[in-house]
Amino acid sequence: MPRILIAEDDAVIASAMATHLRHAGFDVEVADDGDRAMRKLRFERPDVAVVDLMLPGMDGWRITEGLREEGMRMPVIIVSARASEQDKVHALQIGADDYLAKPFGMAELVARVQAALRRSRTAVEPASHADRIEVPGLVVDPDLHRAALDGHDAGLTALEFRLLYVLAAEQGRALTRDQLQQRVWGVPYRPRDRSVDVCIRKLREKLDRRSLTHTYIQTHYGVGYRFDPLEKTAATA
Amino acid sequence: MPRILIAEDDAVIASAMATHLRHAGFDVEVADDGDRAMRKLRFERPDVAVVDLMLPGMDGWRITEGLREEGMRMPVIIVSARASEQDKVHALQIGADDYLAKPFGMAELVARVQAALRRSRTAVEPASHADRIEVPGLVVDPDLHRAALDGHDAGLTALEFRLLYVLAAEQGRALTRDQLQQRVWGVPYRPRDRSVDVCIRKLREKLDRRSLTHTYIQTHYGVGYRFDPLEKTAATA
DNA sequence: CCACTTGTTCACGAACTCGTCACCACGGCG
DNA sequence: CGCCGTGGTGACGAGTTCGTGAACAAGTGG
Repeated sequence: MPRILIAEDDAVIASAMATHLRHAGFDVEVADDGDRAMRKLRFERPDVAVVDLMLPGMDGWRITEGLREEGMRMPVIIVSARASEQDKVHALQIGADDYLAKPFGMAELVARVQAALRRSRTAVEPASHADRIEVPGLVVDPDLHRAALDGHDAGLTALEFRLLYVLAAEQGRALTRDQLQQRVWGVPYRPRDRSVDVCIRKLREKLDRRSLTHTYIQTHYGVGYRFDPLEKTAATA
Repeated sequence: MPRILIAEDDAVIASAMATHLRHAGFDVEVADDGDRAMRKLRFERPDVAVVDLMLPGMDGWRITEGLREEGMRMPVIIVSARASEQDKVHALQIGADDYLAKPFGMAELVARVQAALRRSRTAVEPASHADRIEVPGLVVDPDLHRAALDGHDAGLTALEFRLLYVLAAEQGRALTRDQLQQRVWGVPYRPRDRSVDVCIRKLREKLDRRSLTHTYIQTHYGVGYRFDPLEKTAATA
């Protein structure tokens, strides 16, 4: 069931959009200000974003730009009372995928959401998240929200699990602290913040230290962290 | 230069669209009836199709449906005098990517074409593995932030990696110290600064010295350095 | 109200990176 | 052959980044 985030502060319009989209078979969430919307976008990674331009907090322009700058590529559909060609052109140029001027029909909204989804669907198909991640000695199951080490629960907290999942989903690739903070905490990285490090340490205590055979989280000095299952050498204490 | 086919029978509108799209840097062709348009679409496979609904011969509906049935996935943007929600919804459902009701501004058309193109482009490249560099015995992967020598990690630092990547990206060409300092350190070269030399030396320790078969970094006396994989001769210690 | 869990912040030490310098080797040139 | 400028090498040290333990804050359930 594709997930959609609606960023819209007008409660009447928001609920109308939500209702129609749910009826069309989408899993819909609503955020009524820009900052909350941005947080949810970063954190939950919906399949489509429907964004009003005029929002309290971060406005629709900055949300769109921010998403693209942070490398998120989900379709963004702008809805707005502003109907000038200038606004449309600018929105499309900074990375929006579609622009609907109010008032618009709900059927059109649904059709445009479906069209946007169809496009991104054919795009991501090959690497569609196969959800469950299995490597020697470790199973990460986002469905059950559990990680099992050598067959039995590793006892991770919610935060630790998310961090592990984000890392494991990009197996082999080094992620910077900023990327991790964005995806796990949903907020930008502040210099000298050690939260990521501490959470990594907890993870290592529960995985690397407890596993007899493997070490999973590697440090890239000056870069960040990387998920990469390596066999422990005899030298390891 | 991306190619666009316009299917439009109104000569005035067609030439206006063509002019503006050409001005935006596209290679544009116009077909003034549906059958001709379909033939060109099949044969020339443009990157984007801009299609009027009302056309002599095959109409826009059937063109859109036909394209999708035949497995062609290029973006289709419908332009039409019909502005009813029903028409929009139907067009999007049968596979159109966007719908512009006449009259529309040329700037908006251009922006929507560009947006459609951007989408289909990012679709092909899942944003990774775009610029991996491979030469005999060495793989430089900017995505993973790692360089692998004969299959296993070379253990480069962040700076060393950047330097290697800049050099390797311009394979065979000699780069001056100034160019390297600019692109790796981001600051201009100061006379008698040996940073580049020292970093080069570290790279050679980790690549040339460790590889049994190749030497990668060559010196141009009085000029700078050059990335060029050469087989080691028997004479080399 | 307290015990307990979870997550953040802080401080300190260890590991590491990277620039500088001194010194040496080598190439180009008269 | 001898000079000078360029480039290679090893050592040192300042500054940064990381790992870790512990204190602190927030949330939960009894």
